[in-house]
Amino acid sequence: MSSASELKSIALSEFATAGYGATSLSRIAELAGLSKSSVLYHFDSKEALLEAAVGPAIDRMAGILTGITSKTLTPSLRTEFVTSFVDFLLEHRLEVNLFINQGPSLVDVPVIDRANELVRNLAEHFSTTVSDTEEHMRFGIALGGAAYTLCAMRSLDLAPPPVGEIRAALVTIMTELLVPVSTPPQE
Amino acid sequence: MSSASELKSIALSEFATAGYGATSLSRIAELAGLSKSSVLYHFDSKEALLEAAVGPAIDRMAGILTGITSKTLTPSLRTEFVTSFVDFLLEHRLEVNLFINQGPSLVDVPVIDRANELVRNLAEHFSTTVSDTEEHMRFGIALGGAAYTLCAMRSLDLAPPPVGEIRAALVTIMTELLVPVSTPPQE
DNA sequence: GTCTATACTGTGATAGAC
DNA sequence: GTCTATCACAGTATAGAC
Repeated sequence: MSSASELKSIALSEFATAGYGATSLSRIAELAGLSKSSVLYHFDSKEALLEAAVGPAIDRMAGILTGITSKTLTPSLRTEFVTSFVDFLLEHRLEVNLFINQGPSLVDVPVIDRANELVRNLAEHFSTTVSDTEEHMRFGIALGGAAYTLCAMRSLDLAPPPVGEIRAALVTIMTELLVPVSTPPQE
Repeated sequence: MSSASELKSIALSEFATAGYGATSLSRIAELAGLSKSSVLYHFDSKEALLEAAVGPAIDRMAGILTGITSKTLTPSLRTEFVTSFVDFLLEHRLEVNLFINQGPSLVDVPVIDRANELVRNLAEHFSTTVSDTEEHMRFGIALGGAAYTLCAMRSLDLAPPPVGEIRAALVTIMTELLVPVSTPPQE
C-alpha cells in the first residue's frame, strides 16, 4: 500500500530531473529497494506510473486554466488567476518541471498530451481575445517565464530565496505583464 | 562531404523535436537515406553528432552572455544585449529548443553541460549584481520567458505571427522587464 | 563512403516459484 | 507482495566486404 505512493514520488522525482526516457524501471526499483518486477506489480507499465505520478497535478492545472478561458478577464479575476497559477507552480514544482522540459517530446503519452492540449487551448484563447502580437507574447512570457524560471532555478540549484519572496515577486511581475499598458481610450 | 552537414541538420531537427534520447541513429539514418553504419562513419558517436549539431550555437551564446556579465549594465549596453539575445533566439530556434527542453536531463553530455554552465554563471552574476528577489526574477522571466515562449509556439505549432512582429514585441517586453521600475532616487 | 552482419548491452514486460 | 529467470526487442557501436 505505502509502496505504491512511495514509488510514485520516487518516479516523479526521477522523471522530472533525469527525464522519462532516461529513467529505467530498474533505476526506480533500485531507489525504492525493490526489484523491477515488484514495481510492475504496483503499476501495469512505465507509462501507468507516469500517469499516476503527474495525473493529479494536470487535473488541477486543467481547473485553473479553464477558469481563465471561460469568463472575460476582469481585474479581480486576473489577480485571482495569477495567484492561483503561482501557487500551483510552487506546490507542484516537480510536475511542472517534468511538463516544461518534456512536454513536447512525450506527445504520444496520453496524460502529457492532455496537458499539451490545455496549453494549446490557452494560447488559442489568447490569440482570439487579444488582437496584437505584443499583447499575445506578453501573456506567453508571463506564464511561460514564471514556470520556466522556477524550473531553471531548480535544475541549476542556485541558492533559492524564501518561498514567500518568490511568490510575491512572481505575482507582482505577472500582473504587471498581464495588465494592458495602453488602456483603451475612454473619457 | 555534403552528407555530414545534411546529417547535422537532420539530427538537430530530430533531437530538438523528439528529444535526444528518443531519437535513434536508425531514425536519423532512415531520414538521410543511409544506413546506421554510414552515419557512424561521419560521426564517431551519437554524442559527437549532437556536439557538431549544437556546438556552434552554444559558442555564439557564450559570446553574447559573457558580453553582458563582463561590464556594468548601462542603458545602451542593455538594449544592445536585448537585441542580440533576441536575434540569437530567432536564428537558432532549434538549438534553443533543444537546450531549453533537454538541458537539465543531458548534464552528462559535455556540450550541453557547457551551456548549462553559461546559464548558471549568468544567474549567479545577476544574484550578486541586483539585490532583491523581485529584480532577480525579473531578469529570469525576461530571458527565460522569451526563450521558452518561442519554443512553446514552435512545439504547439500555433499560427506564428510575422518574425518582425515577434522580434519587436520581444525587444519591447524584455527591455521593459530589465529596466528597474523604481529608479534610484536622485535629484 | 556505403553496406551487411554481428556483438553487446540495456530496456520494458511476463511467467511462475515462494 | 516480492522475488528470480527469462523473453523479445531496440539501442549503440564495431568488423569487414565491396
